[in-house]
Amino acid sequence: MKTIKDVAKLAGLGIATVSRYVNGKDYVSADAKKKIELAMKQLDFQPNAVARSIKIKKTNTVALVLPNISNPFFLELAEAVETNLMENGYKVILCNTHEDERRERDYIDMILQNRVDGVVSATGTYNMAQRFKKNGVPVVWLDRFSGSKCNKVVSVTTDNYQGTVEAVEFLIKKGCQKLLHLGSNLGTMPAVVRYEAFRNVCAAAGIDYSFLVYKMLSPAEIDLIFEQGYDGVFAWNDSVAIKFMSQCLMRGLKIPEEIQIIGFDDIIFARDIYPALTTVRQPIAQLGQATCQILIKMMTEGEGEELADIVLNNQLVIRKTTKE
Amino acid sequence: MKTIKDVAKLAGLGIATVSRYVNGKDYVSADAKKKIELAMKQLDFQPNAVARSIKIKKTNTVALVLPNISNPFFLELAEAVETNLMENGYKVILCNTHEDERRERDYIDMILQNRVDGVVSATGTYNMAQRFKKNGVPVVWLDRFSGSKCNKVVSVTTDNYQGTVEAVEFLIKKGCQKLLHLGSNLGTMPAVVRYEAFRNVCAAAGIDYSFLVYKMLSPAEIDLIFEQGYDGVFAWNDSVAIKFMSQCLMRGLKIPEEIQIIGFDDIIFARDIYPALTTVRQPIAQLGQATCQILIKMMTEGEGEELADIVLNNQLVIRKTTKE
DNA sequence: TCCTAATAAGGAAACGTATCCATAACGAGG
DNA sequence: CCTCGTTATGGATACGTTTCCTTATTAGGA
Repeated sequence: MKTIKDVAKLAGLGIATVSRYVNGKDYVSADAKKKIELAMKQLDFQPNAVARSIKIKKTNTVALVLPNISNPFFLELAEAVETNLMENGYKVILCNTHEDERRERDYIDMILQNRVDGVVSATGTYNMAQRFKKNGVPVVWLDRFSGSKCNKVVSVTTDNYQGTVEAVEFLIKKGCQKLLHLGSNLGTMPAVVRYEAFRNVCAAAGIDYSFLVYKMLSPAEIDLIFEQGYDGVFAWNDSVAIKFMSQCLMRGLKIPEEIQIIGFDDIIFARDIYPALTTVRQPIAQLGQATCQILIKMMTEGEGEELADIVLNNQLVIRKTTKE
Repeated sequence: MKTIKDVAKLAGLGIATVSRYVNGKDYVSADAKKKIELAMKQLDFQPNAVARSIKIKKTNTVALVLPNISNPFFLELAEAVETNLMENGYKVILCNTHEDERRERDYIDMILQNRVDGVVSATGTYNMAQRFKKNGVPVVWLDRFSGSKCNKVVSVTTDNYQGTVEAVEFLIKKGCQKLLHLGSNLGTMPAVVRYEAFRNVCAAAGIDYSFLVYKMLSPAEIDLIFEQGYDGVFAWNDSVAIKFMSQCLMRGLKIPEEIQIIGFDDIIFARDIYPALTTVRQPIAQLGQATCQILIKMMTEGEGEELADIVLNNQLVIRKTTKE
């Protein structure tokens, strides 16, 4: 591929002049401009971003690390973040840890070695946080981390407590007497908070409730659920809600007449399935935007130690898996 | 961040020796090894991949360009490709064109400027193909492109014709008399091929058939569909199939008794909804693997002009939206 | 004992760029 | 006529590596 030297030679000018033109700084005469433009077009010259990075000590790259993108929620988040960053001149390198520790370690090394300007992470290991901090890499934690709880970091999350409260209270208001929370293994912050909120609301209302980790259930155990006579289910995300709906319908249960269901996230399919899923919508676009805004500020204005901890509100989207 | 110079100084050795140790080439004495290891640990030294790239003229980076990742199929594909490449020491930078031309052009420049080692693209503009070829960047076209049809490129696709034939013939075998193809706007290769196959099978069987672009339909037009008395629908992807199922169920139509539906892709939700969707499964994992295998070969062994055009078979997965 | 090959280590050049600095032309103001 | 600020340009250095080449030490075979 052509270099700035080739352009300079063809244009009959010095390297420095071409460099100045490309970067739009300092003085370049109209005459020189024309010559350079011509030469560049002729050679299809693309300035080497790698060489540039090493000189200016800035890569215009951010690493986006996600636990797993097969979760539609993270996918949409990834999309929002990528779009936002791209529009601000950053490229994003994708790190999908599969929630695997070895992979995560590999990614951390890779990220450090590539002198990324910043990272957006939705999977908050303590180890990771430390290594980035030690090396002065700005990072904003997305969704999974609460700054207040875990050292000093900047994070943007969603108000999981509030969202869950709204959902569970809605179920109760609609007449549910016996509630089930289909949760995750409580390994992450949002999972814990949602469970806590669920418990508190149920307890406050004097409602009978249980908790189960859906994905660890055998078919026999799933059968057992239906013998308990739950009339309301709060699922910790839409995927689980959809799977569970399927089980209900298979058994001829009527939704929402006999059992009401609320999910979390509001992924695309929530409104496309039948019956359309009532769910707690996380404001993904704003989540992505806020994240990028802060990160860009951190990357450009140096580390203004203004530890932010942005929390956005969730919104209950009422559809057809709950009663009118 | 620390440099190789710092390590050399602390270890009391020369830069060259440290470099050799880091790269595991040439002779380094056991004694020197120990000193270097110690120094590296002490400084938390991470070799600067950017500087390295500029010297060895290899970035170990590939660009993954996708039309839109909100489509679950592309997402799963992205995941497969990313995992595969990461395990081979490549990092992937994500390019989501949103099917937008301006964005695509921006990405092309960015990709060229960053001296990517290769690109995997699922959105095949002719312009893009040309620019990459002109600059000698190896690219494998994924799913959207057929090498044989469009210049000389290497591509890995799925046998859309065969998959569609199986699906439509199955519908006919199960008694459908009047078929509808819910297609896309025919802007891409697979869409065209699937429509063609659909038409051919229907015509050969003497079956009544129609074609509609689902996402352009108004509610009134959707109502109209249900007055036509279709008893079989072949959707061009699972998302559309799921949306349409929802419409059927809303109107009290029984699936599969009154109307049978087959989708395409076999995304995760296909088996999680009710009734579980009969669909044509694209072998995503193999698609990803084949793609990476070829690309890596092209990137390492130079451009062995062995234009490959790999076509993988699709498989009809029979579930509950078609009759027993 | 001498020569050669293997082992070990470092100096210096190069990768492609940005930028500091020096140089030069030139018009204006004194 | 001298000085100064503005405009314009290019040479040289530096960024952090890899690698070529040179030099030194050691071991082994003749």
